[in-house]
Amino acid sequence: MDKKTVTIKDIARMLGISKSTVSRALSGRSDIHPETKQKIMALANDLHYEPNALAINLKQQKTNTIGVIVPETVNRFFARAVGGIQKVSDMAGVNVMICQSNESYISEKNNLHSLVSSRVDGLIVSISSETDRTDHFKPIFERGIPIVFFDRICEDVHASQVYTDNYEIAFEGTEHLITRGYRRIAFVAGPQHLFNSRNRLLGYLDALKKHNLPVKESYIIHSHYGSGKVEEYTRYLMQLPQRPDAVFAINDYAAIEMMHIMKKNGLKIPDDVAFLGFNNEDMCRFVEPPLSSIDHPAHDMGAAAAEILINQMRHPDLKPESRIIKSKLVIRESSGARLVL
Amino acid sequence: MDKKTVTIKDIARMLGISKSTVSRALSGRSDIHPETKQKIMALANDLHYEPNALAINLKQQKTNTIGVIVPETVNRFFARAVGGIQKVSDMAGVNVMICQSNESYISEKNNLHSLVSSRVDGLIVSISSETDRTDHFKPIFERGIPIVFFDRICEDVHASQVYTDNYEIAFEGTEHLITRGYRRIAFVAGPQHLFNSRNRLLGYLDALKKHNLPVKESYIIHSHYGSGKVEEYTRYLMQLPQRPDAVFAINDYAAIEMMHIMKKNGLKIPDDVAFLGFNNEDMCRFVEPPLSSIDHPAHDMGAAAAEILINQMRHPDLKPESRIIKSKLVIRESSGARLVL
DNA sequence: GTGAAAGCGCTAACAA
DNA sequence: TTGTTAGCGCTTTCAC
Repeated sequence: MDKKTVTIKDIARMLGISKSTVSRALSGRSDIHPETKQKIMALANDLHYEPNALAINLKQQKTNTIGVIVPETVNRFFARAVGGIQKVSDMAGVNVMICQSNESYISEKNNLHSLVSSRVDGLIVSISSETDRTDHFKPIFERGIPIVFFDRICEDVHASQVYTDNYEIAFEGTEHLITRGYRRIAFVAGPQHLFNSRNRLLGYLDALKKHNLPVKESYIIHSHYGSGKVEEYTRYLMQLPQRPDAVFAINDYAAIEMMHIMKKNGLKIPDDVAFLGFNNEDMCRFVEPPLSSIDHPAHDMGAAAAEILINQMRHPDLKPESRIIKSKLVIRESSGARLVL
Repeated sequence: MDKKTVTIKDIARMLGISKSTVSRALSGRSDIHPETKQKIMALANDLHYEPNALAINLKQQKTNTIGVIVPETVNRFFARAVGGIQKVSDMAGVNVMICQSNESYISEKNNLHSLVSSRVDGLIVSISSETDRTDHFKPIFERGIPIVFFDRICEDVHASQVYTDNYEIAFEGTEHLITRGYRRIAFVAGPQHLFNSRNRLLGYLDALKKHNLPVKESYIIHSHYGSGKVEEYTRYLMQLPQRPDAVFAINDYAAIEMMHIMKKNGLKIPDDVAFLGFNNEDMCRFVEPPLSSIDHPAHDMGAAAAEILINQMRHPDLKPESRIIKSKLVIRESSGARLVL
C-alpha cells in the first residue's frame, strides 16, 4: 500500500533532467523553459507530488510558521482569539500551529519546546493560569524568536504584548453597579499571579474606594479559572451574614452558573442580586435575565497579536510593541433594574 | 540579538568530539561513556540546545505527528473533540497539529496539503459543511497515510470512521416528543450532503411514520450550520398556518436562540412549543426553561479517533475500522411538561 | 566507546 | 536555460 512518496528526484529521473530544474519549475522561478516547466508541472500533478516541507524548511532556515499556545479552546474566548490569529495569518500567507496548555505549566513548557524544535518563526502565547514563572520563555525570546503575549501576558519578558484595559473596565463595571444602587458588591477574582486578574481586582477596589464603600475581604473570592467550584462559592456567598447584593465575576460561565443557583434558591435577579460577567459570550443574551458583561474583543486581540508578530518576523530589528485593546461594558437586565438610590 | 541556534555540531566542536557521539548522547543511546554523556548533557543544557525537529523528521522519514482538520473550534463540539484527541495523543507521546477549515472546502483542502507537506504520519478529519466531494482525500489515503474521519465522515473514502448513532438518536428524540404529546414537530436539518444530517433527518421521518404522523415539508428547515439565519427560520415557523408545537434542532445554539425569540413573542415553553437540541452544551442547563438535548460525546469521539489512528500508525497493515459511539437523550423541561394525550 | 561518511529532500550558488 | 555541487541538522551504518 505504502507507495513511496514522490520526490523531485523521481520527477527528474522520469523526465531525464536534473533535480534543480525540477525544483526551479516547482517553485515558480522564471528562468526556465516554458515547455520544460509545462512537462514538470504536468507530471508532478499526475503523481500527486507534495513538496516536503521538512526539507524546504530545513534548507531555508525558516518555516513561515507561527506557533500559538493558548490555555484551551473549549474556552470560547481563546477559540475566537485563535480565529483572529488565523484570519490575519491566512491573509499574510503564513502557517499557524496551535497548541493547548490545558492551563498546565508543564504542558505549556512542553508545547513551547515542541514549537521551538519545529523551528516556528515566531510565537503567540497566552499563558496558563498555573504559570507563575517565566524562565521557559526567556532563553527563547533572547535567542531572537519574536514572541507576542496576549491577554494573559508575561510581564517580565520584554516581548510584545496585546491586552485589554483591565483596570479601567473593571473600575467602570464596578462603578456601574454602584450607580445602580448596589452597595455590597462581591468580586470573583482570578489567580493573582496573572496580570489580568490583578488589574481587574485593582479596578474593583479603586471603584469602591472612590465611592467610599468598605472593602470586605469576605466579598472577594479567589477562584481559579474553570475550577468547577462555582456551586461552593455561591453557597458561601449566600450564607454570609450580609449577603452581597451584586456579583462581578471573572467570566460569564461563573456568573451564569451562580445566577442560576441563586435563582433556584429564590433570589430575584437583579432586585436581590445583580450580576456582571466577563467576556460577553453569546449565551449572555439568552439566559434569564440576560447577563450584563464586559465585551472582551477576543478576535481583535488575536488579530492584533498576529499582525504585530508577522511584522516582527519580517523586520527582525523592530522593537517589541504593546497594544491595548479597549473592552466595553454591555449592560443588560442582570444589572439593570434597581433604581438609583 | 539573533544568536545563532546551537546544533550538535557546535556542541561537538566545543567538546572536541564528533557529532555522532553528541547525537548518541542526546538521543539516549546506551553505548556511550557515562562521563562523555554527562558532559554533553550539561553543555546542551547550558546552551539551551533545542533539537531541530525538521532535521530529525526528515532523516527519520516520520514525524510522530498527527494532523487534525476540524471545521472550527469556536464550535465547542469540535473544541471538546480536539481535547479528546490531544489527551490520547499526549498519553501516547505523539504530537498534534490542529487546523481549522472554517467550514470552507477550499481551506480544508489547503489545510490538508499543508499537513501532508509537513509529513504528518496520520490524519483525523471532520469535513466542512461545504465539502460535498472527496477527491482531495483519496490520493492521500491511497498513498498509505492513515485517515480517521469522525462525526462528519466521508463515506466514499474507505478510511476509518468514528460517528454516532445519528439515525437512532434522532428517531428516539422525535419519538420522545411524540410520546409527550407533541404532534406538529418541526425539524431544523443540516446540509443533506452530510452523512450525519441525512441520517438524523431519516430518523426523524421514520419516527413520524411509525406513529402515523404526516410528514410536512413545511416543517423541515434545511439550514446550514452557523448560518445566522435562526431569526428568519423562527419567524417562518411562527407564521405557518399550523404553527409547529415542537422543534427538534440540529444544534443547541439554534434551539436556544429560537426558543428565546418564541418566548419573547409570548409563546410558552414547553406548553405551546417544546424544544429539543443537539450536542448538550453546558448552556442547556442554564437557559429558561432548561433545554433538552442529545448528548453528543465529543470528547469520547476525539479520543476514539486518536486511538484508532495511533494504532494504525504503529501497525500499518491494520484494516480501517469503524466505531459507533452512542449518544444519549437528555430530557429537561423544554420538552418535559406536556402530558401524554 | 567513538569517529567518518553517507544521505533524508530540497535550494542556491556557481558553472557550463 | 540547465546541470553540478554543497549543505541545512540530524541519524546511522560501518570501521576502528
